Amino acid sequence: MVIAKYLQIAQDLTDKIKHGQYPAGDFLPSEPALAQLYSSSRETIRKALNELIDACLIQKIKGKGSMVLDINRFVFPVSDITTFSELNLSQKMNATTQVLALENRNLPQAIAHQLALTDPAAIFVRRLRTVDSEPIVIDEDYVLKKYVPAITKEQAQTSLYSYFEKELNLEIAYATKTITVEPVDELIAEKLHLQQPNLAVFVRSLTYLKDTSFFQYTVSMHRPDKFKFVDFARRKSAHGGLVL
Amino acid sequence: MVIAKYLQIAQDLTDKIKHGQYPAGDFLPSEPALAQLYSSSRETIRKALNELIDACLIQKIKGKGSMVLDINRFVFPVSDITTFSELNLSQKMNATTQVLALENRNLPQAIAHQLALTDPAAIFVRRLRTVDSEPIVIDEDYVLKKYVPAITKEQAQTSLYSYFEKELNLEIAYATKTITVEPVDELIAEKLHLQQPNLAVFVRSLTYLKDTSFFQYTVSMHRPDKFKFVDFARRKSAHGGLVL
DNA sequence: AAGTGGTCTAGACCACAAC
DNA sequence: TTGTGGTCTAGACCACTTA
Repeated sequence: MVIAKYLQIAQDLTDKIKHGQYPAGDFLPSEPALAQLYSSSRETIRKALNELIDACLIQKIKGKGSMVLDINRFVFPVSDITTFSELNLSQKMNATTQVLALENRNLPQAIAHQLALTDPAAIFVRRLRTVDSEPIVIDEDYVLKKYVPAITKEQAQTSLYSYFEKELNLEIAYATKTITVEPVDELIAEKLHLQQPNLAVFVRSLTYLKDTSFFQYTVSMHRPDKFKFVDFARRKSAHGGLVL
Repeated sequence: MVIAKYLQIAQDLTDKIKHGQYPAGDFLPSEPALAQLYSSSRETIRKALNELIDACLIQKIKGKGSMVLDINRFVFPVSDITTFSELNLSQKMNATTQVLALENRNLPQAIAHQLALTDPAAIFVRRLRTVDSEPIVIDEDYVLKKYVPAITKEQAQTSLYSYFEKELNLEIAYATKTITVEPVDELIAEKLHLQQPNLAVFVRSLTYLKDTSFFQYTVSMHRPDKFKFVDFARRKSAHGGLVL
């Protein structure tokens, strides 16, 4: 078994939803019906449906069924960890990447200290992203040398993540992100063609691997007039749910 | 059975993690051990652990166990649908709410049209939120009269959501949010004490009930220097995972 | 009453990690 | 080899919705 059955079922249902076989507003077949259809147990079907719930494709209603949600509402999937190249693909934008810097540089002290890192040695990459020849965002990545000894300019130009995951077999598990609005220095302002007082939207990420070790720190500086973040949130039940 | 067993187990484990019984970096007891401890099946334990994963409290590592994550990294839980009052509680901020407007007003045409609503009648509430006597954010809510016939000033001053959920028994399921940076008019700028060219961070939300019916539209305008959004994201596997 | 999703069980086999 | 989490099954009972 290369890939789990419930994931295959989830993928198949996802495809059918995307191709309009199950239109928005309709209900999927019932769980027992799906179990028979896919020759599986109902619990396996339920695991597959949980994937669709996580992907915001369906909403379950007790006693009624699983309703297909309106896919058009979800244009910009960012609650996930998404990279510029992935977005480029899914949004079919006319985008380019220019590598402004690629060098050895330690993690910023504050970050290294907060994470209690023993070895702050990292590779620093600064990239300018443009869409339709308009500068949109500057990314600054610090990647720990412990995990990634070297990065070529070609890799930086395409997708760092596909290099990390496909070639180095690093398994990225989760990340924390913060979004703030802050002033930038003139060099950045010029690269981004900022006219207004030099405010940019800062997205800072700390990325971790599956074994929970810290791996990468990223700062993205977005042009405020081009920035858009779309999120999909499910409310945890107030009584029984978990409270952080 | 008032509340599901797996949720009780999840709550118990969560409490124990918060009280340091399972410190960050340690591993929880194995799934068979937990099953015996809680007199349940292993699948039920796994459902409980999935809750902890969703709450970013643990990370599982195959062949090793469930590692407790560092809770201090997750200060501001916003990937959830969180309201100002809830945040106020959890963050222990010294906050106040001033109701600037409370009246009948239809949903903005564009929204009503996009959602194909038959009845755009709504209650409009504009509120100014301050923390430590500094204006932070102005919220504008449109609540469909179909679901909420009336709102008192007292309810607007405390928490609309607790009124909706506890008194009206409305079950809120999910919401879409967008975050952008946009200019504001002078009235808003003045209320927020904006000095710079009048830019604010706009957070727009569409909120839906459990039966997937649209319920509420909210626009929050934040002072850029006071705005901070923190997100926690898990990466979907590239090969087997679902792609939006 | 019939059909739906929500929960729970007891057992099984697998892949991965550590010894 | 042993213990861990990952997956899957077949059946059961419950609560909710609709007729």
